[in-house]
Amino acid sequence: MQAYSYMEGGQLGACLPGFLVPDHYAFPLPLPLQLPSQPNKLFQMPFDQEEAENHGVMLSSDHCGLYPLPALPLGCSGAASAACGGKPTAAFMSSTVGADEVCTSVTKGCNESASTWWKGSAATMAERGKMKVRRKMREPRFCFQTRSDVDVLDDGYKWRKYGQKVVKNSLHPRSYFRCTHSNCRVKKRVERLSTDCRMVMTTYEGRHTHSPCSDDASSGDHTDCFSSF
DNA sequence: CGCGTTTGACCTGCGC
DNA sequence: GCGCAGGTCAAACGCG
Repeated sequence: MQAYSYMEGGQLGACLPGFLVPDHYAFPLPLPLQLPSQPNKLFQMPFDQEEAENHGVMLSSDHCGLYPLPALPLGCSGAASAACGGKPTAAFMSSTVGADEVCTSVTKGCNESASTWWKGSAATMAERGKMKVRRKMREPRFCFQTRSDVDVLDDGYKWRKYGQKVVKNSLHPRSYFRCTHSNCRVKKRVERLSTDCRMVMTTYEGRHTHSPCSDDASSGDHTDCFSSF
């Protein structure tokens, strides 16, 4: 495990205390975020942990997105390795912990309902028969909590809602969004925590194949921040 | 009319 | 095998 954040030019770097991601995990950071408390201020890496807390943003290492997902495509490892300056990175899977074991412990720690988050994800009707195959080709995920009155944060991308579901043990429904950009299959889930209705947990799944600018010119110039995605 | 949201139905995997 | 729960689809609907 290693602390990562964005470096200039969209590179991942090991400079954010408390923001733990595995060495090989090239998560699709949707940042910069537009802070609900300061709509005109973009929240960009590298984060200042204290500032983040002041704005009610919590990057939670308790959440599965900040942990590696087992059996990620090998490309993820390579991408992250390159992002780290090409240095060799430690293999995430220890020899004593199997992929499934990691998955179970992580997802349960994140959210009980997340244990089957991948079911059917990104699968078309035709693809569903290949679910067991797809199961091992999980998209990288990244999730965080934000204290906000609004459910959907403006992250510079354009999203289309495709579903909403009431989840067990939660007072608030979970919303499902998909990136509207063609050939971009990034999805995100948004739900309020039942333990604290002011907290919104956003989970991104997959990697954008485009910059946010191409979707929404009004979001400002974020090209540099997303160049690696 | 086009695009986005809503919502009930459906599918799938997991646990018992 | 069955029921449950999460995730997705798609028709209906609303809005600009």
